[in-house]
Amino acid sequence: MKDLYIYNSLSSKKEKFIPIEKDHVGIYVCGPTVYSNVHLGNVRTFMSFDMVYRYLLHLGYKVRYVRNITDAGHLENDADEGEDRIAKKAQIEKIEPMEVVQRYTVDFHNTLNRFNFLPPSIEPTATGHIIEQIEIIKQIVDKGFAYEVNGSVYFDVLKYNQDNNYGILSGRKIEDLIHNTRLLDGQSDKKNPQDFALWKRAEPQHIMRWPSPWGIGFPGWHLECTAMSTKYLGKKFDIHGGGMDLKFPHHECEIAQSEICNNSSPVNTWMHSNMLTLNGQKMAKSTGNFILPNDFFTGNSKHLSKSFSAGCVRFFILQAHYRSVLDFSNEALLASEKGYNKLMESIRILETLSTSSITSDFNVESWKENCYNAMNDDFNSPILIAELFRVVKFINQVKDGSSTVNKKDLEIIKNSINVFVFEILGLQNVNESANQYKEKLEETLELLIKMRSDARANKDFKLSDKIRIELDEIGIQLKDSKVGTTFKID
RNA sequence: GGUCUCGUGGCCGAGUGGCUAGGCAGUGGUCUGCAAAACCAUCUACAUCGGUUCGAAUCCGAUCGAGACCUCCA
Repeated sequence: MKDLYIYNSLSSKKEKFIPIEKDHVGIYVCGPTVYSNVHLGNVRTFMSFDMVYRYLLHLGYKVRYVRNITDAGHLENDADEGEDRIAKKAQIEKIEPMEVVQRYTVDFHNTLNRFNFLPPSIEPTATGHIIEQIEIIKQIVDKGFAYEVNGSVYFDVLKYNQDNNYGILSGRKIEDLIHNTRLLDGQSDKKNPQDFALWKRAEPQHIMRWPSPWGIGFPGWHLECTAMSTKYLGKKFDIHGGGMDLKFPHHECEIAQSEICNNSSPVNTWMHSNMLTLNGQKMAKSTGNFILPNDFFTGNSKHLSKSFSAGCVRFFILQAHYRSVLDFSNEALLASEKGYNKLMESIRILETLSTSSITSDFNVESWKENCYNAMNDDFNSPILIAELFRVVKFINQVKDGSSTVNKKDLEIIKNSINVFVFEILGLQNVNESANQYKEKLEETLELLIKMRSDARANKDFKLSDKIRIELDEIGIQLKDSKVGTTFKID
């Protein structure tokens, strides 16, 4: 088995992956803010890390995968103009903040289930870790890297930068940040615009609020990930993932908080999944440029010509490398769907293949190695899929009789398909195919009913009886009535 | 404006200093009662202009174009 190499955003290069604890991997991924339905762009990020998680498990690691739920809301604007996003939504809809959180958390889980995600080991919530967050703020204040103003606490970025590198992850220079920070509306309590909030004073109308040593307020948005990752994975853990758009400032701030609190950089390998674009622009709720997972299942969207299965969408996403921008279009999805169906069809054929040949026209071992090489090279799923299509071709050749495979190789192919297609890419979706078959069965029966009624109209009772009797024999009853024929499956 | 990334054939999308990515679409063939599928063969390519090199689409520079971040964001 070759080594796994992962692209580390911190060093900007692929590095050999060596876990801190032998055979164990700790991975933290920034989860969703549950103030609205997740869109396909969100799904892409989590899917990238679902694949990473699956592959690490396949390699035999004991993985603790922590993916949080941000339910405390983030600041919408900077400084005092900020408003908690969850709280805002709640006011609009006249319901409790936690009701919003609950609704969209359920939606999030339902969506990921539909796409055949593995659940993380721990899914902590920000509101469940207020105490831990307050403790971290205390430590940072005690060490002199945070200051309190009017019931809010800010991290002193300039002081931190004297002995540390604020910008180590994002490649930013503090001078550039100082010169290029935009002028903000309203008053700010911050000493410097680059400083970020650890704790915010809650205005009277602010619904989500907790007591703290600095008064009633709520935690700053970078803090929760530091609190939860430290609690469940330790001061230093293996992999931290998230969307590219979280690199700065969110992840940069996490590093700063941990450096002060724990005297060490929190993460060995930073992984960032790239954006999904629609019409060449990043998918985002705020701009209205997005497509919801449910739109695919119904097909009701101006962006779609028809409905698509979850498996097909998953396949479409994994056909691009997680670090590349992927542009969504109906045309691209249609192309993926055909490829996906071709792959699945050949897997069905594979199950029916029997062999008595002693030779194989396909180097199965080297193919399998290529598959592993692809995954070991920074989870290169597009290359893996390309390799899968090589074996698809071979399977079809064997079926046609133009190639042969021996028993041993056939078994290896079956096992490997199981591993790579279902286990690692996670393309299997049992419920989906069951539903699909149910639909097809209904449509087929409608067709038979139509043929029978045509036969009866033509007085071809021999044919119409044959259809009714033979369907009855396989457990499907036809029931004629004045309004038409229905069926019942026993 | 600053920082960074990217620009591949009709579409999507890998990879790379010299050797077929792959999928979809197209073309020719095999097969076929018809159709489809499948198989075989095949056409489209590396933004532009310079430079380095025996050789670059791959490295360097400039130009043009696109995007991300700098404010909540996956």
